[in-house]
Amino acid sequence: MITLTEENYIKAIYHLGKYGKAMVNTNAIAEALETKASSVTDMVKKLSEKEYLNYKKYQGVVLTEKGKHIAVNIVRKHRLWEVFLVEKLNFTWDEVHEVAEHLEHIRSEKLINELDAFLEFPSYDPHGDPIPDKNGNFKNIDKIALSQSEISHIYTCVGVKDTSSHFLKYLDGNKIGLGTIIEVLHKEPFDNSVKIKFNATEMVVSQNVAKNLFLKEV
Amino acid sequence: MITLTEENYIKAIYHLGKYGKAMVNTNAIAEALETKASSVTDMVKKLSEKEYLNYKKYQGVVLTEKGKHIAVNIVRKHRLWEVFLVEKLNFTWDEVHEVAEHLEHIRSEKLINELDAFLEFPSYDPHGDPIPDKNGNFKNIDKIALSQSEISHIYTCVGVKDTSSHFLKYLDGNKIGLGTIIEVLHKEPFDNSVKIKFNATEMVVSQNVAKNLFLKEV
DNA sequence: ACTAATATTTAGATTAGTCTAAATTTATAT
DNA sequence: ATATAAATTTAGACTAATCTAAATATTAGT
Repeated sequence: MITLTEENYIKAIYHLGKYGKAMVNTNAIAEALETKASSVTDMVKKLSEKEYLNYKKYQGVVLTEKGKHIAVNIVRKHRLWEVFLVEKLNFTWDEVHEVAEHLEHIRSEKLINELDAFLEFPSYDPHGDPIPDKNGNFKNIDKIALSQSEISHIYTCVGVKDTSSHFLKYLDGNKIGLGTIIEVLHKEPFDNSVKIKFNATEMVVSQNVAKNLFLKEV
Repeated sequence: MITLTEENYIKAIYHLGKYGKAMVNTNAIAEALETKASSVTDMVKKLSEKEYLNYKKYQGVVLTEKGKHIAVNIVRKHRLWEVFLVEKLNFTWDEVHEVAEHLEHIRSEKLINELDAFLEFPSYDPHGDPIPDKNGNFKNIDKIALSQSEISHIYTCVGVKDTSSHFLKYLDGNKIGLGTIIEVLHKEPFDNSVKIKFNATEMVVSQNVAKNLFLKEV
């Protein structure tokens, strides 16, 4: 049987590892869960033992399929409860998260599937994040590559296609990360490069980069 | 801050001490919570320390006003969630209890008061038990057991005494539920069984059933 | 390549809740 | 009234999750 704490670790690791980078490191998990790195080390050993993730000393962790399954299920529950709270119980978008953090751990297949039906099978939560269906499948229609963006529109960076460390280091080095707000200034037809602006910085990225960076319209 | 385990102890003590007996004894609590007497002793010391109850060695415990307040609040949450599960999510009588056991511990004033409003301030849960309002007040109608009914009178089914899934499934199977209109046709003095009629069906129920089904005169 | 800085792990302690087994108190039965 | 049974408490140990401080490994800068 999985404990509540284990669920929270798995969820945090899922969110941290969602886009790109192969391994999630100890400090990141500690920060996400507001705990200490040593506690994280203890827990990931246990989770590795239970085969929810693969752990390489000093390197980090990656969720196994088993671990990912747990994580997606929690995400599904969290987001469905958020829809319920906003649509039926008059919660505002900023009030839902804390309560949903607790509701997401209630374990009942019937409860969550009936709630899903009661809400008429929503595909997105109140923050616009996709809700996985009963089988764990996301409906991800609203993310586009930077190469498909439109000039002078504003986007949030939501992920990458290429997950190689080369590409990720490039993004890191240029201070582009998840959540970075990007405005598209110009698209050069000659070489398909794109000029963007973020955090008061302007830069030109190649077609290669533009094809591998996912955005969501804000 | 009160822990989940503490809440469960307080709730169990509340239910055990509800009718009459001044003090609730250790073994009864242990049985109710499926734990050992020694664990109960440890916990009641802690709860006494925190002033949720008064504890006299070898005698037993009584909830303080502070403890009772916690208990009533949990009962309120439990019963409101039960109404939600049955009315909105198609749960049957016997399925609600287990899930409500978990939902009752979610701590959010707004959540429970909005849920109350969403359900239109119900006074009774699906088993006919009264739901305390925001201020902890119960609305108690005078219900009688089928065994105390009078021949040829007509009643509405308003609740059950025995909430075991065995009994609830028996009722479900025979299409007897909250609100079912029942006419008492005959009471057999020999074995105290009762012949009733409802929805054009006639049937004889045992004394055991008759004692555990609550009715209200229409 | 080597040192300094940073990240991670280990060792040992702590807290909440639980348990078993032994000791103690209260209740019961002749 | 006193022995025995039943209920309760104590003592000591265990597990899960956490922490601090020290040790070790990795990364980055020169």
